[in-house]
Amino acid sequence: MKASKPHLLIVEDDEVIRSVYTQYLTEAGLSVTEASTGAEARTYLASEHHDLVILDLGLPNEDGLDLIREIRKRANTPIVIVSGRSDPIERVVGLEAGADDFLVKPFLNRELLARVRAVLRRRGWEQPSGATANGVPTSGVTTFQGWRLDLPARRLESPIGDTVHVTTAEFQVLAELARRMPEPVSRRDLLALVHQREWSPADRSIDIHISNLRRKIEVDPKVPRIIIGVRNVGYALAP
Amino acid sequence: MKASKPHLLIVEDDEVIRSVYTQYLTEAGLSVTEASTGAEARTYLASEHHDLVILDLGLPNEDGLDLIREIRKRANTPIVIVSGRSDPIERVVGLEAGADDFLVKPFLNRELLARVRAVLRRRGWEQPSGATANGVPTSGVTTFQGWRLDLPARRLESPIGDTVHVTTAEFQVLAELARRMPEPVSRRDLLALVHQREWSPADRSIDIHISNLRRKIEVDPKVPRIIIGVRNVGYALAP
DNA sequence: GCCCTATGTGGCAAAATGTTAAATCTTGTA
DNA sequence: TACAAGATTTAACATTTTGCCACATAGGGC
Repeated sequence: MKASKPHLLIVEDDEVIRSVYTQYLTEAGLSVTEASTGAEARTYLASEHHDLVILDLGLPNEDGLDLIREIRKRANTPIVIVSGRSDPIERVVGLEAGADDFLVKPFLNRELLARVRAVLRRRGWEQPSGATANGVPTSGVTTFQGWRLDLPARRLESPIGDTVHVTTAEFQVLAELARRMPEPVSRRDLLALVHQREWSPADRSIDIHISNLRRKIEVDPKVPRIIIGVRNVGYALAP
Repeated sequence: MKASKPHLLIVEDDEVIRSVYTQYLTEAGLSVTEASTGAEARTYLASEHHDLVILDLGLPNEDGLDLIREIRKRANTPIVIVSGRSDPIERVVGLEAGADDFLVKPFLNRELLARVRAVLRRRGWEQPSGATANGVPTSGVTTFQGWRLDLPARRLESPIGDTVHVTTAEFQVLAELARRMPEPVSRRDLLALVHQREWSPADRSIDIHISNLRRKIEVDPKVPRIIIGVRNVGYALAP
């Protein structure tokens, strides 16, 4: 199963509110980065990956909608807006700008968590516990180009039904690429997944795993069509 | 981008409200099936595919949460709940049961539509506007002078059908020229696309890419007929 | 025609990526 | 503990892509 936690970016200028969110969500098993201004948020957005962004629309000296568009321009990161104003039109505008959900303050921490989880669920994150009592692991299997990646069973199945053996590291790399498909994933993120270690520009181990994976799943490893290298960024799974 | 319309199932016992939803969403370009009871909903769920279900929690003789779990058991169809009660706990329970969003009546039709679209967007349905992922427009195939530029596949095809290999930077330059055809595009704009770096008048890298592109696609690179240089402005693609 | 600027292009050098092979580490087992 | 098999990392080298310099050519104003 997935080893690491979903990583959130919280953009909220009020320090008290921000720390309340952070504490509650951290206790719920999520990892959090905090930003208090639009500028700070941009710095984090440029330097690390986030599985979801919680954004306060009422930042001082900042148009929250612009920030949404910037996030969408870079990647398809899910966004949950929180706002102090209860104007329905503002909600429509926020959602149409690309947000995934919109909460009006005040709200229960539980509702924030429930809505964040609902969005993450759609992005391939397992429900932490209990709630998926209906036992159908539809969210545990991803497919790409006819291949089936069975997360719970840790199995990779080819388009013709054969089970292809992959090592642990290879599987984790592939699973992360699949989860974020079609966005590219940085070598740094991929390495952090397979081994708790810092990444240096000279570290080629991810490239080796990619190379080995390609030999196993690409029709012609010389012309990769499934695992695409993105220069200066990392690797992506073609949709 | 998918071709046909998203198909919705609306489960709502109040006939007036139901027809209001149906009319509004149909006019917005969605196709709709209506169900007034849980039993009717089950029939439709068993016999046709839905891209999203709008479910009223307050059905008579029916526990809406059970219906949610049944839907989740069959498939991973997105669910948007609407409810007359404004109890926050009910929202949390609904979302944790597997719903993707939760609206409390009364609400604007526009907000329902915006939330439905936000969920569909996550499921891969394109918004009307030309969203971009990775800086390259995700929609469509452009053609110029017999050449085919396949944006999603990142492929360039010659008039006789051969695939011509182009590098990432070359492809992005060509894609932008194609998008703005036949208007000329400045070097500054083009450079901003391939690499977020400032442009100085001495920067010739765009010229190099143009030169390399011409060698690949022009009949006679000495007399360019496809990529036209516009003095003091930039480059344009001939229509 | 002359001069200044803009553009076209060949030729490296630097940086990033793909790949092979050897070294190192892990894990299961006797 | 020692061994063997497999997994992972390191090292080294090949290849691709990109940036930049230098020089040639062309345009336009005087």
